[in-house]
Amino acid sequence: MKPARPSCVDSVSKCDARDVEKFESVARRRMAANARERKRMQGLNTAFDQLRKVVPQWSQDKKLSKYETLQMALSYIMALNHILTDSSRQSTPHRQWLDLHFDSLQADSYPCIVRYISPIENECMISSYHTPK
DNA sequence: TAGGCCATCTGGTCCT
DNA sequence: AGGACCAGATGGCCTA
Repeated sequence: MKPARPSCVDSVSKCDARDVEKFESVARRRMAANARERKRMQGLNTAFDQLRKVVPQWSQDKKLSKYETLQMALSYIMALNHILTDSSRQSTPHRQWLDLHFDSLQADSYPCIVRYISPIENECMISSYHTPK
């Protein structure tokens, strides 16, 4: 919605210079606000893109929606937390295995998180994630 | 064509 | 007064 034009603008003779000035000021501020909002949303989208890079993807060719990205991030954080919590209680060989592989826990190296939880358990945690509506 | 997702505009509210 | 943030409205694009 554009700022309301003062009625006088269309009839030049009656137009008060202050009205025009005010109208132009409002229009300028609205445009500036729009530009700021675009920039803010672009920043938000950049943050979403960065987040997409560090959470597991369903597939390489289709990117997660914003909602899916947040859901995946939540699940992923909980899964990592589970790994850390569990590893502190695991037997020494498992802990050593985790320590050895922990550096591998980078964004592009886990199509399935659970592979790093245990090479013995073959179930994929991702499959138990909530499917977004 | 309907539904999902997204970008953009806009007005309201809060804060500095 | 002006900026940041938010939510609602709207229209475009894409896919099943």
